[in-house]
Amino acid sequence: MAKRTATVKQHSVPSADTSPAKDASTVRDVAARAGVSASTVSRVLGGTYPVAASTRARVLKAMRELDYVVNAHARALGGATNKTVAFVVDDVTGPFYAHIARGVEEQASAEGRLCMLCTTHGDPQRVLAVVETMREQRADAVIVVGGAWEDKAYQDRMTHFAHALDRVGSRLVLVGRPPLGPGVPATVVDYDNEGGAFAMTSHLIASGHQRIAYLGRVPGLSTSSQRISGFTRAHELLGLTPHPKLILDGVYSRSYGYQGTRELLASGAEFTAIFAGTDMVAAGTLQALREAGVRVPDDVAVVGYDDIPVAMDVFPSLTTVNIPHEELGRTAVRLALHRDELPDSQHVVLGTHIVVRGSTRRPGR
Amino acid sequence: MAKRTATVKQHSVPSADTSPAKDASTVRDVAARAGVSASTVSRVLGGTYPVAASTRARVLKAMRELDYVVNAHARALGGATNKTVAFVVDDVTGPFYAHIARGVEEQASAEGRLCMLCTTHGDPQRVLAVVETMREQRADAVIVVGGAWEDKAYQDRMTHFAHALDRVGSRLVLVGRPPLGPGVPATVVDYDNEGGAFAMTSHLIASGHQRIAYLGRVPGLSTSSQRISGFTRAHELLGLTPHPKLILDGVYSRSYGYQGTRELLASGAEFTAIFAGTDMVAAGTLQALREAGVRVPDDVAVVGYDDIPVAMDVFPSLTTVNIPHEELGRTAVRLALHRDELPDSQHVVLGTHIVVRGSTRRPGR
DNA sequence: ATGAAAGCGCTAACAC
DNA sequence: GTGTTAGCGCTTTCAT
Repeated sequence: MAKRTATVKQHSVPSADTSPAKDASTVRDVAARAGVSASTVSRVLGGTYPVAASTRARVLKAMRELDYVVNAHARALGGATNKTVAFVVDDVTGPFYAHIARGVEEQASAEGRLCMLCTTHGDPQRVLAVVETMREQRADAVIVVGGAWEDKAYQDRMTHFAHALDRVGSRLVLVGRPPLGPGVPATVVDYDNEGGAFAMTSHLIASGHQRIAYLGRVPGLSTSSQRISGFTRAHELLGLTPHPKLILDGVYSRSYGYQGTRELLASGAEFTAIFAGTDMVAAGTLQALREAGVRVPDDVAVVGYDDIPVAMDVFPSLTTVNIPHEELGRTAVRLALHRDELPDSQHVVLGTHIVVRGSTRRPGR
Repeated sequence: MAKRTATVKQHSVPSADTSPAKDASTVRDVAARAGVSASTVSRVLGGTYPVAASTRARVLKAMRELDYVVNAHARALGGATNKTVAFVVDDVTGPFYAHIARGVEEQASAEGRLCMLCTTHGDPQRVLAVVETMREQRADAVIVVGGAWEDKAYQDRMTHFAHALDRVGSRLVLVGRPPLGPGVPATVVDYDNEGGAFAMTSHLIASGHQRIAYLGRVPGLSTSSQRISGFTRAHELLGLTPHPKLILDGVYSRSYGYQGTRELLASGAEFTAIFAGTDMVAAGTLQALREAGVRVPDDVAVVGYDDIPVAMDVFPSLTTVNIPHEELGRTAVRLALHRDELPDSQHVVLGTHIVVRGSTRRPGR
């Protein structure tokens, strides 16, 4: 097994050629080889301390020759932080999450942090496990993404997490979720769900649509409630009322979009536009409409929410609400790491805007 | 404000109420509270050592009361490994990578490992930085994904990385890349690029296509060469020769697919099918064909490679080659972590198969 | 079954 | 400038 004895370093005999005797060199090895003390090596490493040029050169040389790299754990043990941010999602596979992940990763590396990826598959049990693990890791920030259930149990659990993380010096960041309340040590980076839905609905109404179906309301899910709220407000502002029978409950998935649309068509309800809860839902909707011989946008207009890449790939390309995914991720990291400098911006809401493509027609039909 | 007072531990005075005096409790705190020694706490923690039931109970209770969590770094410092695998990609945003990432993450957590996400944006400079960082972190495995450039410089660099990682006990894993050669300490998990392209091309030929354009060859990229190789072999097996002018160089992107297809159409070359280098390329191709009024699959058949979700969302849905993304990720982790038990399976090739959808017609037109 | 003591690799006070 | 001395929080002999 790997044994090393400071100055007199003897290598273990490689018993077999397989399973190499792992044994990275340490500051002491470098020190010995350069004929200096460990502290000096450490100073060269840190760079933040005066060291004679000649000494530094010798140390650097020794490091190179020994192929030395610091042990991040030993370093983290002394200092406070692990220089790590954790990113917690249901599923990396979703484009929505993936784009936020990119923002997180970019900002993290820009800030000299590593990024840990954790998935929960929507299992509350696993969220708990992930948070505990991140506490062990002393991550600088734990970023949790995605809509939240609007029940007390959820609130309580997250509040507990926020405090637990705070106790070890980590910051909880909620992305795309509502705040937990005053006094809870958490950063919230949200986007304007309500405004996006309002703008989109207004666009549809302005284009002459009066009977708009909303496909994929998810009762109790924060993002869904907010979107419905904007949808409703846009109607009311113009003296209209969304028809209750045209608001269909479902989930955010392509298959629901397909199925729900078929049911909507079968129900014989009258409508000239479909507001899908997400772009994925809209993708299913488009397929169902095509199979039913309904033309988009001539017979029915379709819009989505999220502006993920698939919106460009479907036919016709999808009018949708853009969410600044990467900006959300970047902001989350930035605010969490600089919370001491930015104590007043621990709850921000980024803007959304509609993107008009082929699945709707311009106003004035 | 988390306050804890060990036996004689005095706390720094919390100067202001802001920026809380981070101070997680340690084994010693727990030990003191439970009236035992630190070693005993450690034994309870590890679970792998006999401890009197009553003692264990007291310790557990103390841990709960103090909201204790081990410090992963301190633990990693003593032991050998960090219980972490690193996943290195160009860009998380690509569905291809995202699905492999899911496999990696799943297997990693199944094996009790954390997953670090690192992106390189295709910058070799950053790959180097990432590898160094992972060496510092003492990651169990460093998984690098994506096609490789077939030049000596690349080979040498990766070989160097393999050895450097090996020296600190980490395993380099190449996913979707060719092996580096015998004696290099690396695990390779590849998929059958050549076979998939062969099968797909055979399918097209069997459907009556004789002039098939290949759109998006990337000279020097391993995956591309392999696909071209299968494409060619399928032709030759039937006594055909792919027309050189129908093989177009490009890159793996949607925009290239669009642009390349327009150029192909403008060139006046004759063809009845397009084999796109990837599904993303195919998405661009379909758009260009639609704009040009070319019907798919009636006028021209289109096929892709990868079987990412977009293949289902385009119209018509795309016939493509399935790659076992998640299985690649899972296998990468599994082989890397168990390389001592599985010394003979450090180079595996997973199978691919074609998936026929609407963008081609069944054989026998 | 439990405690005492010795590190793991590194950094940070203190000396000189 | 550079060396010496203490730990950081945990695990792990070695005693008892």
